Amino acid sequence: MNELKFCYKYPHPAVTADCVIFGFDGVSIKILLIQRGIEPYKGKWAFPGGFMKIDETAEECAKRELEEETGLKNASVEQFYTFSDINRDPRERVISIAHYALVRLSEVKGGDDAASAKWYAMNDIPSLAFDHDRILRMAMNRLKERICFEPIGFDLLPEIFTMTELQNLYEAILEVKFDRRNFYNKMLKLGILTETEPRPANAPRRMPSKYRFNAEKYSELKQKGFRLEF
Amino acid sequence: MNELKFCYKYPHPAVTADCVIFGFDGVSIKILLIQRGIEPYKGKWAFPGGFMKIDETAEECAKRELEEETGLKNASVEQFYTFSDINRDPRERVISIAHYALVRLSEVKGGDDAASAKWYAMNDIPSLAFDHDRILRMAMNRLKERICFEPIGFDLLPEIFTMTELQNLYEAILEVKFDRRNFYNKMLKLGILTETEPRPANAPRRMPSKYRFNAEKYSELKQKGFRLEF
DNA sequence: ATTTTTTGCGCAAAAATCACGCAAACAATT
DNA sequence: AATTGTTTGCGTGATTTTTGCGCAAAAAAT
Repeated sequence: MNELKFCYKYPHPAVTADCVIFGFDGVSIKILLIQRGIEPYKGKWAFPGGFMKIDETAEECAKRELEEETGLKNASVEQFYTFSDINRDPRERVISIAHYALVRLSEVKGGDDAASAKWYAMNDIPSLAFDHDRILRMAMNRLKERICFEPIGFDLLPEIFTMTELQNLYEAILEVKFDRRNFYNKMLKLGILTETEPRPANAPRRMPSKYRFNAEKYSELKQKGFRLEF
Repeated sequence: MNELKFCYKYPHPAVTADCVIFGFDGVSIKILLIQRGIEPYKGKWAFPGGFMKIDETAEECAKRELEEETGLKNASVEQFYTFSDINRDPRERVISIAHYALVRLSEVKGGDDAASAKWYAMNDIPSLAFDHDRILRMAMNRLKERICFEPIGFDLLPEIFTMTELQNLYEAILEVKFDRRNFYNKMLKLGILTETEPRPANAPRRMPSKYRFNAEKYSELKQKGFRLEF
């Protein structure tokens, strides 16, 4: 047992892929964490992730581990940084290729595989294993940068949403406040939203218009060389 | 000899750090390449870089290899992507943590260690080893993104430069043309440039004003939460 | 000697941004 | 039932920013 049968002329680090999964409940940004069942850091919370197999890419590894540990399938993960500090892991030298993904809370069915997977609000994150607090800070910064220039926010909302929900999301991520009317106009002027229905003329005013993200329009506009610049 | 003395329970990939080094000669963006002296890809051009030691971080490795192979010291390298395709390297599974840096051409003394290091203009890049053409494309994209929001361009120019030189740099990187007067005004209005001398009133007009990047002003402004948005 | 290029200064039209007002519909409270 | 506060859509005027171009002097090129 415990044979050491993979041998090299020079020392090799182990490589893991970890996933910072963002969600949004209408009020605050949430993070999907799993509780570690084994040492080291047993009982502590950490990002889904694990060791990369020798015949998979980092992205494939991230997706596989994510599904194994949380039941979340087909998330569109994106690499954002590789952490290579010497003593990240007490067991051996481990470098971690960190990814992030934005998912709809509704798509993550609790239970099943993910007995110990749990959503935490950004302002209520427990103590994390390894250097995962540093990874989280970096992921959050990347999210803030990214959402200003790519319409990734829509991945966090239901398919159909109101302008106020969209504004709440932007305000939660960027930690700022926008004027409601200006946000409304700015968003519509971008031309990447479609009103779900022309809204009946006699509808009560209080019932807000609903929109969906128009991916075709966006890729059109992008090709013509326009930038979001939020 | 050739003992395989580092053994693990599971297979481990090898890890390298590679460096895409950008320069600017006043007209076009240049890349520093080295010619490979050994197989695989012997004779082909590649980025400086090499295998990570077990007691150094990726960034340390990138800097060390850069100095060893090109003589370039103390470059401020920044990681931008980790390449993990299965068959990147015919020898064994190798993942590469790619970095980039911006340096002044004048700071790279040819010769010495770097017998086979050479600058190539962006539009005249030879066939590259491994997947380095893909790495180059990605680095260039990252540079384009980055220079719009961080004043990194100044690392490519001499300490003291004219507005026209700065404009040429931006145009070379972003592959666009700016109106000279608008560029001039926009840059000055940012408040991150210092005129080297108040410019004598009777100076000939044709002699352009010279500027330097004011790092203090920039970090001041940045703290107050302003963005470049070029 | 003539033409072309480069630099600095600056303005006016067009566009974008910003800070609000207002009324109707609804919910919660008294 | 009346009052109060909230949410939604529509709009508007003031300010700021962007953009496109003119001009003259000095230097370089022809």
